Amino acid sequence: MLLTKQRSLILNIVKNMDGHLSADEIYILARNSMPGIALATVYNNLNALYAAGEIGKVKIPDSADLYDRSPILHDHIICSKCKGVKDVRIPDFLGQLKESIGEEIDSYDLTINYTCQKCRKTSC
Amino acid sequence: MLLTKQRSLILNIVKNMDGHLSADEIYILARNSMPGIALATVYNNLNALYAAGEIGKVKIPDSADLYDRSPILHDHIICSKCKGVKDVRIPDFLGQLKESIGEEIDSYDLTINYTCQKCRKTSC
DNA sequence: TTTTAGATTTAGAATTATTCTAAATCTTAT
DNA sequence: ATAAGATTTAGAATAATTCTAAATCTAAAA
Repeated sequence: MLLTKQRSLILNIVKNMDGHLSADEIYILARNSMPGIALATVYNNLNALYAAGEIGKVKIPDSADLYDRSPILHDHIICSKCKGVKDVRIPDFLGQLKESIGEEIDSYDLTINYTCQKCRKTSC
Repeated sequence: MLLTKQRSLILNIVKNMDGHLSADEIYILARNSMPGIALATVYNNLNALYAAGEIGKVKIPDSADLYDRSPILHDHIICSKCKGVKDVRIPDFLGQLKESIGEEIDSYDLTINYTCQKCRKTSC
């Protein structure tokens, strides 16, 4: 995998962002440093970096995928009102799944819907 | 909620299908009995029946939603090769989630990726 | 240093699932 | 019979992502 200037810019953005951003949001940030960059390049590189295990990716039902600075397996809770995403770690979740299903599991996609503290109080 | 002939046809198809079908597949079946039915009507009714708790819906990442004859909460494993979906029941999964996260959870979306027995043998 | 093969980038078109729109039609209760 | 509201229809619109093909870049070989 070549480390082009587009790719290293995108890696840099993802590694330094806090929270979780979509390809489109990363594209907007990338254009600040490199105005001519194409959206397709952002997608290409996010895919390549994810495939190479450099970054994480979160599938949000009915919404754009989000990218995560950490490639380490963990889970996500998303607020149904404000759509804010938080990382959560469920101890040995994969082990629990395998045990209760009795099949060898490759991977899983999980998003947990809740209402965050702020939204519960202020009704956003 | 009115029970129109379109709606009862669609309910009937879903309740009698085995396995899981997409809106488009249900549309094709519906046209056998009612050739003029619109795809939008199939979507409208699947949404209405799901909202009314009559049927289930499964979100498949990067693919069309599937509908499920049962509205009762359960989980799904999907074969990465043949894309076949099977129901699984993980005992008190919601309880486990709540406990390990320490938040009140509204709902969750989970799909588990595996390779089914057939595909493991025959490489499909 | 030139060549070359392969990887990457770009712009824009294409794809796919689903929702939206607005007009027509149907239902149910009056 | 009528009116209000729900549903249906066809087709346009939307949104996220991938695809295409040509141009450009990179790294390594000659």
